[in-house]
Amino acid sequence: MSKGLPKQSEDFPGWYQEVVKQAGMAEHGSARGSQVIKPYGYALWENMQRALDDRFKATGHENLMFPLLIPYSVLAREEEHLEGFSAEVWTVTQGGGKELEEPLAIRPTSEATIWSAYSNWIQSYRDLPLLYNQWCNVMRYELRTRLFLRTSEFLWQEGHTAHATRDEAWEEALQMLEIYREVAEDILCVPVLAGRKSEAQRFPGADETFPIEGMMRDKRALQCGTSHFLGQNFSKAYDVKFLTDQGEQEYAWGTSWGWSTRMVGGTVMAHGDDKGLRLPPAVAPTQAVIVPIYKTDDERTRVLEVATKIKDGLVGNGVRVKVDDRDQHRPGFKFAEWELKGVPVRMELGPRDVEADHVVMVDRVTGEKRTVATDSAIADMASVLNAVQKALRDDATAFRDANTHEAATFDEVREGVAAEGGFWITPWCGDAQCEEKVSAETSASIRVLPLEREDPGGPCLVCGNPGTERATWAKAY
RNA sequence: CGGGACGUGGCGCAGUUUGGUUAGCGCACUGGUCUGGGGGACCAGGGGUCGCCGGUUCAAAUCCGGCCGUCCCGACCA
Repeated sequence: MSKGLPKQSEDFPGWYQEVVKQAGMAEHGSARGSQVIKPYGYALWENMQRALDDRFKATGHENLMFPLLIPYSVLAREEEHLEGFSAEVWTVTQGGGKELEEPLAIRPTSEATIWSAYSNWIQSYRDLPLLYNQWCNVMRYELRTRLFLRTSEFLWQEGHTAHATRDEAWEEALQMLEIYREVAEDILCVPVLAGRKSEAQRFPGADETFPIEGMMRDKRALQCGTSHFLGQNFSKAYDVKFLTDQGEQEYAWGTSWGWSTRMVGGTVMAHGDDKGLRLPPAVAPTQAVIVPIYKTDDERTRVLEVATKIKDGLVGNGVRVKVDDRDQHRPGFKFAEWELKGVPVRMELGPRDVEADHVVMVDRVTGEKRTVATDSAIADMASVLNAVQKALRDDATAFRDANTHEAATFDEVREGVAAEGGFWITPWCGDAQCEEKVSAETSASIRVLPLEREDPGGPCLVCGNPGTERATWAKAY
């Protein structure tokens, strides 16, 4: 653990890299672009994973596992899909030291293998819907990598569903988008815009892509999760037909949806400050830490005894809590370290506190320090954690709102994006050429369009033709 | 993949321009004493062959070539 972080305002990328490293979340693997997720980062991932998985199960989905390797010819069957991914695909050409007859692609995503299996699994409308999900690793060849945000290999969840009707598939895609929104906002405290992608930004092979987009503390956007309505594109490419109750052959309707370890980085960047991480209590690996303070051995014994009692009480209430009884560090050092690691609540317990039967409680989000009776420190911890959760969400929401602007003209967006960053909402005609022009000149892209088209209230910012969309532009990760 | 910077104990760096004895420093680490309510002090220790490969030379961390990797900006992307 080294001392000090670059200031966010002076060097945000440097701050991010350092905080991820110093907090013990991840580091680079020995192959280019790979990453080692360390226990503290992995614990955060497990907690968000659980929040998602519980919701998937509650909505009737089952987990399964498909192979990492996909025969190249299988991947190539959906043209648009292959075209979209070809630059990112890793291919295995040898096995056992010999050239393979057919190269194997390492999955960049699994639509291809899964739909080729679905063609065997689906015969009748009675076989539908298929509501499956897998937690797995995928690989994409990447030229520029950053821990969590973009690495060659990453962990994610990919849901793949097949339905008998268009409407049902459409509803499924939106339902999963809503689950992502809920986990992002309620669990991770990251306010997001949920909506549609423009055609240019759509997933290769999808008819419609629905993202949730959050704002990071450098005012850039991060796509936090995506749900796709696949129409019949994959069922046609992989020949997934079923017999309807009318006795007719029809192609199945599909969705797919994913959320990745990228969101660990998103949580870091959406909430962190110059002291380090600020983790949402709902997913923080450690929700509360007790720092004992003592001079003599006798004091140490007495303080640790009470600290352990408080810990046991909290554990009994389901709180993830630690007593930091390391003797090689002094309290001040521990305070700074737990702040760096973003633990939501810290309790300081010294001889004077033990004497008075109270603890000093410090909130990582507001920095507020107060003295609390030992009993209520245990009994009220759940509501304290809820309050921290809310404070973090309110803070992130206020930040996002303060950096979201309406604009009418190209000039406003160009200057706004360059000078201030953040989200810029404008009327847009829906034409890809106008979109491309803005992106080329500002390096901002359309992050999201409203789910239901809204009156943009003016002409397109580029061509001046009637606006048909309210587009939100931003620089993105 | 294009432009820029860089690679020296676990981490951060100096030394490289003007090759030359046992490669230094801070932090971290180990043992000890004093300490302990916001990143402690002192004493004594252990650890590197200078990203990798090759070349030039009496001699290479230092010069030359190739490769690998990292960071920043850009294009592409979860």
